[in-house]
Amino acid sequence: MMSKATSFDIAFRAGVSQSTVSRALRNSPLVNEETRLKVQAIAHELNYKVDKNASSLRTQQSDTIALLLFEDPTNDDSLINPFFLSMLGSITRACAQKGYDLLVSFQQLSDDWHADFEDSKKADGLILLGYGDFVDYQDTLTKLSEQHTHFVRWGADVADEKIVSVGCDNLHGGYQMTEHLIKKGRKNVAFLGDASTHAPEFLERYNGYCNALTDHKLSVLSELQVDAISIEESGYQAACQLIEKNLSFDAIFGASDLIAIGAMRALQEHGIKVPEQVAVVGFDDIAVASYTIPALTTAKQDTTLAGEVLVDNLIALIHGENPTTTLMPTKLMVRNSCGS
Amino acid sequence: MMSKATSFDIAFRAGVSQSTVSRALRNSPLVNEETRLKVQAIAHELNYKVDKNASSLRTQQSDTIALLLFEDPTNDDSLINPFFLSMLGSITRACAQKGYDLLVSFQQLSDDWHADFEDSKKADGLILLGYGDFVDYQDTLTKLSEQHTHFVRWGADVADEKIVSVGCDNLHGGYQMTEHLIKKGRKNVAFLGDASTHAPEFLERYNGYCNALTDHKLSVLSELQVDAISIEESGYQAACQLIEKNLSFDAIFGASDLIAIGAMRALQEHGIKVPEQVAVVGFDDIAVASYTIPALTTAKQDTTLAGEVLVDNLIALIHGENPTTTLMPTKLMVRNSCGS
DNA sequence: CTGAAAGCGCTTACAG
DNA sequence: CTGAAAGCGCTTACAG
Repeated sequence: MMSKATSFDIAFRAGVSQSTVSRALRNSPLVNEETRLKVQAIAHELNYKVDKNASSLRTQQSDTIALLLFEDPTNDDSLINPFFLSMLGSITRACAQKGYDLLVSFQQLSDDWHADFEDSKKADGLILLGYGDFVDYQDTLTKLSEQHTHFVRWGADVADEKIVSVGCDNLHGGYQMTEHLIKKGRKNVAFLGDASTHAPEFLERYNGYCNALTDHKLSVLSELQVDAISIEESGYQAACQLIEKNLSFDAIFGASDLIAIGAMRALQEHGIKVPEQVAVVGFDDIAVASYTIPALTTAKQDTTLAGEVLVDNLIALIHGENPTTTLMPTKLMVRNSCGS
Repeated sequence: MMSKATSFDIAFRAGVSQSTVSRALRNSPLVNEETRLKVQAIAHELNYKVDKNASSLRTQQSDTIALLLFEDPTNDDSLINPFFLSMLGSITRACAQKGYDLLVSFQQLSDDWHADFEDSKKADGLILLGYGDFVDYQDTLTKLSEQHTHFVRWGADVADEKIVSVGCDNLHGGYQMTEHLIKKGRKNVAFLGDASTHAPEFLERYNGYCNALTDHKLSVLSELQVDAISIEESGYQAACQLIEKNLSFDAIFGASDLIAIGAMRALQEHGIKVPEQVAVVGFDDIAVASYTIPALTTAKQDTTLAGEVLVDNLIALIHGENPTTTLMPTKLMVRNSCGS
C-alpha cells in the first residue's frame, strides 16, 4: 500500500507543473481545457483528494462551521431537547448545501466554553444553539463579540447590535396560543414555564400570554404561572403543583412542548380529562407533539427555515457582510388537545 | 485590530526560539519548567491558539472524527429517526471526552457518499450510522474498506472480518420482546417491519420473534408479518393493513418504536383498545416511548454505551489496533402497553 | 496559458 | 535544555 497521492504525483504523471495541477483541480480559467481534463482524469484515477489542512493553512479559511450546542448542566446526559436536535438536522443540511462542513460540539454552560474553533482555524465561524440560564450565557456572548469571533445565535434578540440572532417571534407566538385557548372558551389559562430574564424566550411567550389575556379582558393571575424548564419531568412537576394547590384552571399553556407533554401526563394521572376538563397547548412543534394522545396543539417553529437562516447569516458575517437579527413567525398547529 | 498571534510572536516576547514555544505549549518534558510557564503565560495573555491546520498538516493527524449519518432518501427531510439523533448525542460526548472533534454529515444513500473526510485529511476516521436499504449500502462498505479508510459502523454484523461493527443483539432482543408478549398470554403476535436482507437488523429481530414463537409451540403465520420502515406513518399503514384484512391478532411487535407508535395510533383510531385487546411492544426505547399513552414497552438499546464503544473502537483502529465487532445486550423496558 | 518560488504556521529530527 | 532548519501539501503572486 503506497501513501496518499499529492499534487506532485499528479503533476509528474500529467507532465505539467504542480502549480498547474492545483489550478486545474480548482477549475481555474487560467488553465487550458485539455490540460485541465487530463489532470482531473489522473486525479480521479489516483483517488486524489486535496489535503484540506494544507489548503486551509494556505488560504486561511476552512469552509467549516462549528455548531456549539450548550445545555443546562442540570440536565440528564441523554435528554437533549428534541427541538435542538431537529435544528441540528436542518443546520447540517443547510451547511452541506452551501459547501461547508459542520463541526458539532456539546457545551456545558458550567465549563469554560470550548469555543476556540475559530481561533484554532478549524472553523470560519460559530453557530450557538441552546438553552440554560441566559444570564450566565450573556457574558460569554460579549466576550466572543469582543474577540471578533464570527457567530450567530438562535434565540430572542439581545439588543446588542453586534450580535446577530435568529429567533421566533415568541411574543406573538405566546399571544397566538393563548388567544386560541380563549377562543375555545377557556377562561383560566395557566402558564407553565420560567418567566424571567434567565429564560428570555419563555419570558416573551409569557408576555404574549399576558397581552392576550388582557386584550380579552381576562385577568392575569400570578398563581397560575408556575416555573418549569424545558424537560418533560419539569412540566409534570409544575402541573402537579398546580393541581395540588387546588387552583381552578381550564387550560394550560406549556412554554414548550416537553413541558406541555409532562403536564398532560400529570393531568391524566390525576384523572383530569384533556381536553374536556383542561385544554393544553405547547410550543415548538417537536415530532412527539403529533404522537401524543390527544395530539398536542402547538406553535410551530420552522426549524428547516431557521437552520438555513442561521447558516446564511453566518456565512454573510464570514464574508464581511452585515446580516441583521431575524425574527421568524410561528404557526399555530391545531390538533386535539384543546377540543374541537 | 491586529492579526492573530503566532508562535513566533510568543517566541519574540518570551525571548526564546519558536521551537521552544512549540515544545512548551505541548508540555514537552524537554523544556525547562520556568521557560514553559513563561511561554504559557504569554500565550494565554495573547489569547493564542495553536493553528490546527498547520499542526494537522505537520503531524498528519487531525484529531477529528467524521460521523456520516445516512438516511433513506424516501424520508422526509425533517424526519430524522430519533434513535440516531440520540446516538449522535452520545457520540458527540464520547468524542469530546477522548479529545476528538466531530464532523457531522448527512448522506443520502442515493448520492455518491461524501465520504472523503479521511482522504482530505479532515478526519482520522469515520463512524457510519444510518438506515435505508442495506443492499445498496454494502458496496460502499466494501469500497471504503478497500481504500483502507478507518471506519466503524452501527448495525448488525456483516460477516466481513475487516469491517468493525457495533450493534445490539437484535436476535435476542426480538426473542425477548416476543416472549414477553407470550408470557402476557398473547397467542397471535403480529410483526410489523421488513424482514429481508435489505434491513438486516429488522430481520434479526424477526428471527428472534420466530424462535420465541416456535419455542413456545406457537406457529409462525406469514400473514402476521407486514413490511414497514422505521417511520411512524409506515407503522400506521402496516397496522391498518392488518386490521383491514380482518386478521385475528392480540399483540403487535413493532420492529422499532416509531413503527409501534404508528401502530398504536392505527389501533386507537379503529377503536381497538391497547393493551386490553391488542398489546404492543416496540424496539429502541427512544424518548417518546415513555410519553405515549399507554407508555410503550420496548427493548432499550443503550445509546450512551453504543456511542462510547463506537468511538473507542474507531480510535483503536486509528491507532492501528484491531478492535472486534461488538454485540451489545438489549434491555426489556416494561411499561403499560402490554397490560399489567 | 504555464512554471518556479514563496509562504501559510506549525512539529520534530538534528546538532549542540 | 535550546535553537536553526527542514518540511507537511497546498495556493497564488510574479515572471514569462
